[in-house]
Amino acid sequence: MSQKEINKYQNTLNLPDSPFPMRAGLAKQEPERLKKWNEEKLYSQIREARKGAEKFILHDGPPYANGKIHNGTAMNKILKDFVVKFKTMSGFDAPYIPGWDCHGMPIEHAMFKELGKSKHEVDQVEFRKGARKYAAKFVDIQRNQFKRLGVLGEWNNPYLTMNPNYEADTVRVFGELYGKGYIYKGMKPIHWCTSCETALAEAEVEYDNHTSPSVFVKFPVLKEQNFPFENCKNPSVVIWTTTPWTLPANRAVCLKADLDYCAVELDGETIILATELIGNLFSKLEKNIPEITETVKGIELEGLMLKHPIDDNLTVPVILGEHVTTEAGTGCVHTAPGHGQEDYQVGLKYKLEVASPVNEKGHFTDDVPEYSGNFVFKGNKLIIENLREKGILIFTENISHSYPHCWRCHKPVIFRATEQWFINVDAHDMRETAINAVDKKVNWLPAASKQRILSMLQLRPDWCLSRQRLWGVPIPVFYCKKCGAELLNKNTINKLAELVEKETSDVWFAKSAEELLPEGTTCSKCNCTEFRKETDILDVWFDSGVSNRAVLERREQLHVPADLYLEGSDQHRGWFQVSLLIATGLRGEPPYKNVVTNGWTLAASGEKESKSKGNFIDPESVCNKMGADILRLWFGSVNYMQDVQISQELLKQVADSYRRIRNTFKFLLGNIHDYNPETDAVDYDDLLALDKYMLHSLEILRGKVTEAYNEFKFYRVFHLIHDFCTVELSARYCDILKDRLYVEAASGLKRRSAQTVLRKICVDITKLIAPILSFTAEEVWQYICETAVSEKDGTNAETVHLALLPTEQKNHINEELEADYSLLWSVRDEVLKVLEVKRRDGIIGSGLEAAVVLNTQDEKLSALLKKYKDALPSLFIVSQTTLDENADNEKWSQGQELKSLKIIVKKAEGVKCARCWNYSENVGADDKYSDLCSRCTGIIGNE
RNA sequence: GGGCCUAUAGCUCAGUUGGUUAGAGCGCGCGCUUGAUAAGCGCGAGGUCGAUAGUUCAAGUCUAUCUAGGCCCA
Repeated sequence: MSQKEINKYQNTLNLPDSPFPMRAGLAKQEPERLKKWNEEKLYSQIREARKGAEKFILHDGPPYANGKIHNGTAMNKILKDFVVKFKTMSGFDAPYIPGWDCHGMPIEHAMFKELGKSKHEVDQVEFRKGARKYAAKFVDIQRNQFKRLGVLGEWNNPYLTMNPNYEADTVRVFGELYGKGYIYKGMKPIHWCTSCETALAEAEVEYDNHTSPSVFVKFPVLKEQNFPFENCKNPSVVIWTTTPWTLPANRAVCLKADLDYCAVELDGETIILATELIGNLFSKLEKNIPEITETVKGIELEGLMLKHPIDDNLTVPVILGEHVTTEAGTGCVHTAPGHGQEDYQVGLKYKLEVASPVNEKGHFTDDVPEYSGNFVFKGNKLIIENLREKGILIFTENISHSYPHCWRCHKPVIFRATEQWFINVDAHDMRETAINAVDKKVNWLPAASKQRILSMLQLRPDWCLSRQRLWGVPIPVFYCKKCGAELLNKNTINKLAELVEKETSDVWFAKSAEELLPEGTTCSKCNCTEFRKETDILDVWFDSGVSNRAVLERREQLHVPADLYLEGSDQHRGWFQVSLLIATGLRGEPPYKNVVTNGWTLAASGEKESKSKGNFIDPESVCNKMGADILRLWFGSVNYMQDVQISQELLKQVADSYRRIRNTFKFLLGNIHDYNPETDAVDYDDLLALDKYMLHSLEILRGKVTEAYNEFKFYRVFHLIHDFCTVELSARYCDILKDRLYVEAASGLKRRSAQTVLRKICVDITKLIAPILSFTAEEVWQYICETAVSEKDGTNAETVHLALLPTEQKNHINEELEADYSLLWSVRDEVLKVLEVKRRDGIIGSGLEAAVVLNTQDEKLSALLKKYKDALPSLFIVSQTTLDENADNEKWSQGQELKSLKIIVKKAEGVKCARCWNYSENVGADDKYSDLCSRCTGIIGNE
């Protein structure tokens, strides 16, 4: 037979027909779709359509406006978009206002690099203008990148922390918290370059080798105290330091609670140090290690008072700290809160004085008269001499070690305490209120998040707000030029905030104090009328922490608390916490009801992505090569609450899954092209059993998918829908349905029954996947609407993103069908296995060449097979099925799982029908159609 | 060094209060189909559940330690 003859009945079949392309061409299609959405003002349309509906507010945490987006930022934005789109399609009014963090160091650095200048060589007002432009440029770049990902939001009116209104609110919040007594000025050590006379940020410090004097010093124990060691002679605690110049500022000696300390004899006196480190000291002294008779834990020495090594009028306590190690020294740490980070931290706990008798040039001040005017590194020598004279120096040598240096002048830097602004996290029970809210009023996902932020809140010190930088919101405090009194009140804040709203916070630096202050302002202490401005700016975390005021409270369409914050896990210390503290200070309530965190994107090795290792995936190039939907599907397929891995191979795999979903849509669309739900729908009661079962199955899917979305578990959504497409649809329903769809009369009940269900499946799955595959779902939606639009299934919505998700349909739940088909699928699996055996043996090729004989002694199974007797050939996609109750002489195959089932597969009886390809003994029964079976004759004859 | 998290087939995920031979899909191998065709169907091979020790009649599931990796601190 020629090819033509084989296909001579092809045009009597109802083959699938759809212009929906098999190949997506996403990289090309998506930008066109975006253009259309933009022209149609899709986001505004959604706002309009949901007006008056219940709100769902996801408040965007602002990414930093520097550089292009990476996978972390892309993932976070995409996850937020999943939520917003799901909530929107669930009927909520879910506005999404994206934000950007615009002030701060990284932009300053980039600017200095561009300008080739340093902090002291630029004019601040000019510099800030440049920084503002720089930030705006990257806001633009990132905005376009986010839009390209398919993220919908109010892109033409985002919130920027450098917007004049936002900056004015930042100033106002500072004023409000100051007025409520949360803000104070205190001392804190920071890196300080004595040559440049400036504070240095951590990023401005370089580590290099430096030679320092290493000294072991005795701190004599004061007499008449509870002392755990017996038989001591002039006992003293021994400390080790490489910065003798900080000894004048010593305010304690820090031990570790669970470390062993002992008292040993040295030159007729008793010294106390960590047992583990005795060898360290005695080897330097070139002495034998003495016998140890007594050992106590550090905790037993807590509170012991010691004599100060420099100032004879001072006594200092023994305290306990976790930072004490046995890597070097004596296990007894000289603690000068004004000259070290850890010293400062532990000092806060013990309320130690933050002494820092060193001026900006690094010279001792008059607070230490004996060294006054001397540079600290020169002071080292004088102090060592002094210690020797006092007889408390045990040992000294020079050592070379890694030491911080200024990045600009490359000179060694020091830690120096300076005046800084703080939020007192314990004022008005801020900490307790926040902790209580975290525990009782906020849902955390994953659950461990709660413990993580709680332990941070419990331990965190006061929040240092001030930075000695150029690009940020000024700390809006004035000082009386005469008496130095602070000036900040409602009037000064109001006037300043108004000016900032008009001219941005640059106004602080451009105008004089007199111009910024209300007319006639006088110092309340001394009546002076001249003031100077604070020069420090605010920590950028204060900026973003203010967003619950500057955005949530200010924008009419939003509200506080937000329903959801969704950020990376690093934000426990960052935005989650600063927002909480500020909101607690402002309102006594947390700014969010739910907090979800995402992990980090890593390379496939499980390690960090890095450009140098070449395992870096750029989201932009993924969009350009594979399409944003592939990236979206990837982030929708992994458990983002943990760290996730991304690579080209992994993306390739998700692209395979995408193709399966896409082809399923193509099949569905192709088979409903001639179906109109308004006129062709079959009533539920008249549907075929299999079709009813599929509605049941779809309803189960809908329930699970909705639940997964509500729990923010998008990877479950993906698996549910993908598996439904693969197993329920492609492998079973669609395959089985082909005979009915292609062969049966186009508008007959059997075909319309199938189409009624296929249409619903197509529409519902398109909606369910739309929050994730936003572009593809929209593409499918348009093709659905081309075949038919119906209010009944919501396809009258112009775009899928305006449609509502399918609602619960309890009447589709059918437990009887569920039970029947669950068993029927098992029977089918057994039959397919035997078919495969016959195929290997060359007995059959296509399944339609086979006839299946079934036998079972199991009553339940037997009843089921009889009940579905007529449907069995179509379920197995074979030509004939017979139930044989006593065919003992045949060679039965036993079911592997269904042991009670026996199966025989043999060559089908009769001849292959040229139209439907089923084998039948009645082919040619009608003289008019010698090559057709009676079913096909009947169908063709009626047309 | 500290706080928190993660670890089930090559990959992405399931594995109820500890209870038969650890599941699914993808990918892979082999075959079928050529009326979803740069598609579709079937069968099959893949796992000492990160390691070790323990609790228990019974551990992927509970406990401890370790290893690898991550976030935040120091």
